[in-house]
Amino acid sequence: MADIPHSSGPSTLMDVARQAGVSPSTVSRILNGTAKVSDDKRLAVLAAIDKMNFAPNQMAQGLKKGRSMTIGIVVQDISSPFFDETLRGVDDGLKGTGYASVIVSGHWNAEEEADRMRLLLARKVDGIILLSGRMSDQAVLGFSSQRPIVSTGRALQTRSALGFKLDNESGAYLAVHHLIELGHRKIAFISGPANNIDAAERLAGYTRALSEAHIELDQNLIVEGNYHESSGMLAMNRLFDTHQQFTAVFAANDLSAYGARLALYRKGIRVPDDISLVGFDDLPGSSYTTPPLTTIRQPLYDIGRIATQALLRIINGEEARGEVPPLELIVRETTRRVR
Amino acid sequence: MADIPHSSGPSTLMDVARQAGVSPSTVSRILNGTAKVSDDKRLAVLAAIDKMNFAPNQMAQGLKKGRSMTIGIVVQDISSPFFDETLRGVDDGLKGTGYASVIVSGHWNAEEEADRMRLLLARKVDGIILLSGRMSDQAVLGFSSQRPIVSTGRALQTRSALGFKLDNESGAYLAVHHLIELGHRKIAFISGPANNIDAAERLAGYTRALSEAHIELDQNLIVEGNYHESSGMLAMNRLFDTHQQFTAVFAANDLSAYGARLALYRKGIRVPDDISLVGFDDLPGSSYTTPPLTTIRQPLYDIGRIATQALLRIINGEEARGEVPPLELIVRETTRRVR
DNA sequence: TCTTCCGGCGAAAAGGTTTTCAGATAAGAA
DNA sequence: TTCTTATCTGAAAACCTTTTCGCCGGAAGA
Repeated sequence: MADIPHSSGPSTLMDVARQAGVSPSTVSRILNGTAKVSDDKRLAVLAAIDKMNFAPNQMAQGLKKGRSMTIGIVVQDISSPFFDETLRGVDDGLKGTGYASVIVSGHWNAEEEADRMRLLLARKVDGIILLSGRMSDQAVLGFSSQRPIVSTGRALQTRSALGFKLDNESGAYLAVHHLIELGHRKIAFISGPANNIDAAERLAGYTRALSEAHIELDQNLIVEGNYHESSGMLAMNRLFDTHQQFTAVFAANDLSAYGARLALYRKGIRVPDDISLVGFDDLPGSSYTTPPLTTIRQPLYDIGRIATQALLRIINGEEARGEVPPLELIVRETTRRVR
Repeated sequence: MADIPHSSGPSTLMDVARQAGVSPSTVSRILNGTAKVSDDKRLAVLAAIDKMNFAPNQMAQGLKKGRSMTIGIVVQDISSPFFDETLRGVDDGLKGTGYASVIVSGHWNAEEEADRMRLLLARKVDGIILLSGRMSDQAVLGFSSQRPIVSTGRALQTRSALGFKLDNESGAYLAVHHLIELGHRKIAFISGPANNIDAAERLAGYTRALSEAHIELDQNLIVEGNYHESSGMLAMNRLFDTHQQFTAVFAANDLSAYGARLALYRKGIRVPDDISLVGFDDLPGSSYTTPPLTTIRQPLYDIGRIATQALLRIINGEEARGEVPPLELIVRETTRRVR
């Protein structure tokens, strides 16, 4: 049998078959364990595969099997620690499954988001994980007729769509309740963007905690941010400029808490001695701020992992389910009893 | 012409052809602009595409064209701000090109890295961007015979492989020189992992700056870290435990500077009043630490964008080239003149 | 010894595109 | 009118697998 020069491009299954003196079918069977093959042929094929270091062409496999072994992830901002932590969970959830992921960003824009979804669908991803989408539930359901979708931040449950919803309201309640227990009664709130549903829920938690403690809601203590560091800083400065009195600040996410912290530092106000500060998210960096930030822990990593596992289950025709751990108050060093 | 029920699965180019009463070839030609087609057929086809909202199956296209319109990115840690910033650059570089990216993580492990590369290759990515790889240049060159590779952190230049190398040595020099100019002479160094080439180069920059200023190198002031926050904190504590005297600290990356900062805070040592601190990277968060961190700016975003553009150029058969902006000292508020 | 059955294996079709090749039609030249 | 030539279009092959179908030979049963 003549040696085939394996120098011209990557080798194909046909090449292997020829080299081993068997039919392509047999090679395929060995690769996939689809049927019994005699030992001598198996050995010959294995040797050929090794010699030519053949790896099956995934595009051809995908085309034939109707499975791309790829899932799509829609994030909103690829370089935000918020999404990264979740992506890490996804990555771990995918480990050992043979699946890879294509990550695209919707940039907090429903239009662009839908566009990216279509792009993923054209790529024949086997399923999609949508993180903090801005699309309507309707739209998601529409897409889910093509491929299964798992989304965070919505309550959904159909055969091919599943949503995980965190209880933002009680998370915020937890945060504010903690401050109240420490004796704070003048508590400022740096909110998220008004058009954001999570933000609205966190505001609701804030007001509930106050009203339960019979503290009157002071609209002047609420200032809108946009979840970024800079807006936390701006919000803080607005509070000072309008001469508000308060002993604690609750920021709707950790990033804006960071910004608020900096504004405080600039004014020479000590945290937590003069003012207490609570965030929301518990980003990886929040245990290393100065001082470490008291915050509400979102199980970001778990969300990623659980969403992935749920999606894989749906893809495999099993029932869509999955439960994420609840939000949790993490007390670090930015809060203390009011004096 | 009978209406084709477009309810059974996604529609194919064949379906469109049938619906429009033309051959598949014609549809393909219209889609790709490969040849002139009469206006009436074009209109009919366009209408059919619209009606069935057809999108070409990318796996079939890829199989046929030998181009997957996908590039692979190998990072080391998907949830590190260091890589995220670069990924954002990649994302922007890919924008509007029709390319998507599959991101995999090597977890700082040459073995796993090579494994991921093979995985990407089996997926027929059209090229690979390797960020901070641990693999030998040899190995990279080997892989580059299959697909073009652009890598950071190495000096490479072949027809199908390109490396970008930042001048870590002079970056570190800049940092230490800055401290020396401020009058510091006892400067501690929290290094990166010893087996890391970047880390070694930064150490070299540190020693050069000292020797130029005729400051004797004190091995006790150098303590090894691993680029993580925790190691910065540990390193700092080691320095205290062994009763070292110093007025400034240079951390080999921002993350370990954060850790060092926290250790300082715990000891009640003020930054920069008592001790100055310089980092390396300029992560997005570094302008919002307390106080904002003086650091060496790596053009992370630009690296991502430029690497992407270079890769695309190689893929298109053009010459491999690209230049990244130099490292730069960013003076913020963690350094001050020694008193 | 003759059926029956089964395990192992190859031939060929299929999956959805692109592309080559050649056919058909129309337009232009002689 | 007839022969070129240029244009547009369809048929079919190709990309690389997987999978169905059926063939062949040997083992088991009668």
